[in-house]
Amino acid sequence: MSRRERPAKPALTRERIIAAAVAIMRAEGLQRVTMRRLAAELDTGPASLYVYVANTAELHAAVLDELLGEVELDGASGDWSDQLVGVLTSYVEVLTANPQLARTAVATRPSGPNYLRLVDRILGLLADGGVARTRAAWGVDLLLLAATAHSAEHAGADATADQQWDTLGRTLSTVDPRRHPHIHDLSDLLLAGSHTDRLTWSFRALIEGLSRTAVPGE
Amino acid sequence: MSRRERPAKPALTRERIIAAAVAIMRAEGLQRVTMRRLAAELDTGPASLYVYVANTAELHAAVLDELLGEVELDGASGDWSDQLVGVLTSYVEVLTANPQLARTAVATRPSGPNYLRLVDRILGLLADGGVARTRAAWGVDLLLLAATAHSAEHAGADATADQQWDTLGRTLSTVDPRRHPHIHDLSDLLLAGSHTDRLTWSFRALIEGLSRTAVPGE
DNA sequence: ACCTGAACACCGTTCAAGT
DNA sequence: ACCTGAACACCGTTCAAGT
Repeated sequence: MSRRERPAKPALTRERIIAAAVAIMRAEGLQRVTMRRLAAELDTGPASLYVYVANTAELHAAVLDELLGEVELDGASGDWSDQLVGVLTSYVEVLTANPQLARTAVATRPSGPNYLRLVDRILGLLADGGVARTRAAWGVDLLLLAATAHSAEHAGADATADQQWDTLGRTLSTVDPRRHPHIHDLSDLLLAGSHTDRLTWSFRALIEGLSRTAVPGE
Repeated sequence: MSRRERPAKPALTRERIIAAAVAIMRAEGLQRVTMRRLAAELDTGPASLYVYVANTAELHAAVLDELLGEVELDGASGDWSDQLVGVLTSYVEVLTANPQLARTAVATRPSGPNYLRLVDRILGLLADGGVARTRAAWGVDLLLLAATAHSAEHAGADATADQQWDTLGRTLSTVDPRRHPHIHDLSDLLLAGSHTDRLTWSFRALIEGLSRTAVPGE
């Protein structure tokens, strides 16, 4: 009787754990993806999770890779550099949709399947553009680093982020011209422009720079 | 009598709180700089700190700005771009000495006095190099973003970081050539080179790119 | 205004014991 | 091998009450 009315809990698997983690992240944010919260969701105790997941950092890394599956690798048209900007922009969009995730992306060095897929695509586009192999190899790191950091900074139209931006804006525009002459001089430009424009510009500048800059011993 | 033998506790001030926080960070790492640990150090209860500090994030931001005072702004010789690389390298050195601090630097948007001093110096060097005002204004953000992210990634000769690097190395060199042809093709180059060489190359590429890339509406 | 004790609502991780 | 309960050693933040 109880066999039908309360069916056996499905077995714990790494897959099920990570799926539950992703669900919690989407519903409540990464800060709620804790061992204890997750265990409660899976109707077990936190200790049980340690059979499948080494620690919280590894769990978050797995969630991150899962999300990276959403990055659009072939969405943009145009030449190789337009397409590259498109891929990077998609990456940033995926990350900024989940502020805290972007922050763990900076701390963690991902190596999951979706991350590899992304790296391979970027390398392919750099090859299309005729970027020297050595420059491309180092450049992919720099591009992803910058994209990730951008996401982490703009992470969130959340309240704290906006507030910090405002604070910085006020600080910059009222800066002592004697102590900080250059900031004073450029105060109107420092925070100018939309997110999107600045992001695109950053990517263009990075691509330009990494194409032209020789790697030592090249 | 007891007035001399057990002197009154010095009054709580923001300055004293932050000094204690820096001391704990140097001795035990930022992860120990918690409200409770700090309160214990100052011989009071955690609630008392909230008179001077809004929350843990603000506390960590204050610690960060304090550390930025150690960045060497005039250490390097050479032309403006060599000096700029020098400033950025010094910034990275300060941050990587305290792994977790670099990670909070990505999350937080600093606006303390030492941060302003750093921004002003970088803007000055870009002006020396004749970089267009608009490009310099956006470029300083990009440079600091990349430098911070680099620090956060290489944050630590700590065990986890090294392990992640090794994992990534193994993953990259054994990648399926059919699924990830470009990674396979470049696997020997992707992780090649020393930290320092890669960091310097990144800064050179960034400087090159931001000097040459027009800001929209420029 | 500043400081405090106490409480609320949580954490990660380990480990001996069970199945 | 997998799962669990219970424990250890912590967290941030709030709030009523005191000085």
